[in-house]
Amino acid sequence: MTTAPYNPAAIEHEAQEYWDQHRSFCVSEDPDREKFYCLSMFPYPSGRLHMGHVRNYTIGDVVSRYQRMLGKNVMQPMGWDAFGLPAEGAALKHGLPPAQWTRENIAYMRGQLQRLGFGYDWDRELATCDQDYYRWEQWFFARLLKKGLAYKKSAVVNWDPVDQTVLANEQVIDGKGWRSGAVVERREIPQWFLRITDYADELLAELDGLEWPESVKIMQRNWIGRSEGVEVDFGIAGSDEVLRIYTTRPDTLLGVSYMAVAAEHPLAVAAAANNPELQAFLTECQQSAVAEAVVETMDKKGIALGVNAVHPITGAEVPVWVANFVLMSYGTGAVMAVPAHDQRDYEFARQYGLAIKQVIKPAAGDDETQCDLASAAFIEKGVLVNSGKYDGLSSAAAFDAIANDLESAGKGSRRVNYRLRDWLISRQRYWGAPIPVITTADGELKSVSDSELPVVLPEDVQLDGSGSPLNSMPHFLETTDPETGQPARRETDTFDTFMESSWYYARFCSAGATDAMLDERSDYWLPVDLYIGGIEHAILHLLYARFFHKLLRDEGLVTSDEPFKRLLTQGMVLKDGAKMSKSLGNTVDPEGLINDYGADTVRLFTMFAAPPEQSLEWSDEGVKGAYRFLRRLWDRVQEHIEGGDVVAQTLDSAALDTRQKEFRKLIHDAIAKVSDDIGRRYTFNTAIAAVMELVNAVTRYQVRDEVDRTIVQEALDNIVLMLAPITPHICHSLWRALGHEGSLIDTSWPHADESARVADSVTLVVQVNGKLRARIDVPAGASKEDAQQAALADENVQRFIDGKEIRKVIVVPGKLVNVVV
RNA sequence: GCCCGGGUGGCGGAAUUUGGUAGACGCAGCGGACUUAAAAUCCGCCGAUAGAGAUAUCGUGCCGGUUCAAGUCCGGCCCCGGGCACCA
Repeated sequence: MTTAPYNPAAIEHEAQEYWDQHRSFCVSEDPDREKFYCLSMFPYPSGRLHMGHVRNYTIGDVVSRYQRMLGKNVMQPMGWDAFGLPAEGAALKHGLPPAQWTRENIAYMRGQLQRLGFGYDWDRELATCDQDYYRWEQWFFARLLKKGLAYKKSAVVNWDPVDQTVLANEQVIDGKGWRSGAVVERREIPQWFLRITDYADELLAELDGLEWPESVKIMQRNWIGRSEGVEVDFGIAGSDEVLRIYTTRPDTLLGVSYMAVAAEHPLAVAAAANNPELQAFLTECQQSAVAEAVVETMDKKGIALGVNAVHPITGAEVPVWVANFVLMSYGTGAVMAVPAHDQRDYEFARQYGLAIKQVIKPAAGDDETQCDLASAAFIEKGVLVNSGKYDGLSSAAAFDAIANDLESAGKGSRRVNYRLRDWLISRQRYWGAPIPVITTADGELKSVSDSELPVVLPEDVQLDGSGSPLNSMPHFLETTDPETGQPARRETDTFDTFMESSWYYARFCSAGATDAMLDERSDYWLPVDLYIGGIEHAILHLLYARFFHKLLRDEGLVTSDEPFKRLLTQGMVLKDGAKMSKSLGNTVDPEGLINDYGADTVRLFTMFAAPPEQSLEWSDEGVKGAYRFLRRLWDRVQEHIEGGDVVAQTLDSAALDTRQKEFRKLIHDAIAKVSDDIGRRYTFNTAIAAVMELVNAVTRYQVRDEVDRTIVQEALDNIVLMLAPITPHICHSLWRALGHEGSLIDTSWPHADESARVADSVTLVVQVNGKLRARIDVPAGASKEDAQQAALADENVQRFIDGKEIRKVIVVPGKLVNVVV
């Protein structure tokens, strides 16, 4: 038995050694036990863990260990999102190949995770830059290509002429490349896409069944952006061509006073052929920035094409304009303009002196003052006017009437449109998974056959900062077409790294499978029961992964529809009110804290400082407080065991005195609360607060006899069990110290003894006119009448009701009495 | 502009489910015990105002409402954080 002071370094090492030797976290499929797959978003191996990682992974570990104590078969894996841009930057800076830099970082960060004591099944570890991983992504891509779900087409992208690569929108700052500083060009380059839009409806519909934060679901709904409208064919005067537009407001069709098309629209391009002024305008539009925030503030500009469109219903002619606000990539790249009922059309019409014709008025009963076309468009729905036979119809009725008429006249059809675009998955980057395609001598694209996979990314490279080195590596580039034996050339683009992170959760389940991407083991574990990660992935990663899961399902590789049943998005870690970041210089290094206080203190503080979904304000003093608490707990246990072994005895609850019963009630109330907080609410901060209260109660409790010692033992045993998921190392040690033979990791979560929670008497709050005036103790089962009587008898209550008429008395049994006078 | 969150002590935060004791727990601070001293530890105080105290009045961003009772529900505003951003 030890009386040593709390020494985190020693006990943490010992506990980790124990779990390691007993392979405590290595799991396999067991159909007889309920499974629980707990996953935290895997990290990019940037070099060192930051506090955001610690928070994320502690949450996952707490839930995993708790679920394990409930008897579930818990799988918690860890891996590395290892491809990506930063490795190329670091490689340039340090003169190391990206592969080497990445693998060294992985080794270091793995050690950091291990020191934090996370219960990962390291046998399942994977890095996305491993051939064994990305070969299956290549294999799967070939299936998608065959199905037409992957395709190549030209797309306008941000091109950095110095770095010779495509840039993501986020990498373009003030129109310049983030690294080269060169003015970014808009270039049309052939790119690879996945047809995520084919799944738009399903991605939207299945959000409803997910146990995700409502805010994330809303963000995804908005991103997918489904709208119901009508495609309408306008005629072109003096031609038999048509101008097809998309509108969500066919009820305003009779208010059209001009048309607007995108700069890339064929009609604009044709009209510009012999019109230099128009040509100049189109060029200007095409060169203007793609950055979104700029677009909003941009002036609405346009120029008339000198072409008229013919209205499908009235036959009237309206001018066609090209306008810089019309997007070629949405709808048909052309819109009908109804200035009276669309604010953007209104502003454009005002600027260029185009007609504004009202066709909607506020419905009867609505506020008519909101419709003032002298100052703004009236964009609400209402009742049709100036629309011939449609006059008097509501907007909704007119939608149907006009859509029906257009359909039967062959001049339009109902159509659903999405804001969502197909996913551009190719990058002109070196450090990524090669896209497994070859181009044959006669220009045909062929996917690399399964037997030739993987297409291995050469790792022994020195980067010089000018584009992908793959372009200058003949042994990579040059290949032969296996069908013809003719020379062929490899695709040098690599996959967007979001591809790898879209299916890693599934591969963890089939870890090590050598002859399949996924095997039947994945069906046992999937879907992920709880997925934990940052809110910044609310759209991209979480939408791509959902999409990929459906692709896997449709290929027969998984049977579920959705990958992540429940999602917990953890908040940011802040210091001095700002997000911790290198650029602000306000970071806290987890490793230093582990050295100073131990992993348990770091884990405890991050769980205690705030509920997981909220941002967490870092406090060095708070960390010390967490450390003090653990030391206090350690001391309580030492004091207790110095009193010698507790003679095992069953407590005869009838023989306990009031003080003992009240203390036992505290123990079992705490168990009930902590179980609910960790298991259902995920409010670890309040769970810890409840345990702290119980420790304080142990401190105050005077031990007078062996019965008291038995109760204190019960309290300490339960405190250790309840803290085990959060601070597993100290608990591992204390569990032994408290005299238990087995190891804590294999011990079950405690059950609250309901009989111990029944109180003999309860304290009622007494209010007079809703104001607190007294507290009274009444027997637990007291009737309403008795409670009322006792309340009215109270001295202070008497003062407030004296001389007044009692109008009503409300009694909430076990809680309060309110006297209304 | 549109869509989400959120405003509670000096600070982080609690008050869950179904409206029922506002400020749990911790940090910081103050006072005391122990100590030659410091650290550590232990005990006490800790929203504002008045009072020696018991206690009273006010108090959860602002204004109004519902209710015996509102941090919690309803209506209107203000401020902060995040997301989307010409989507026809």
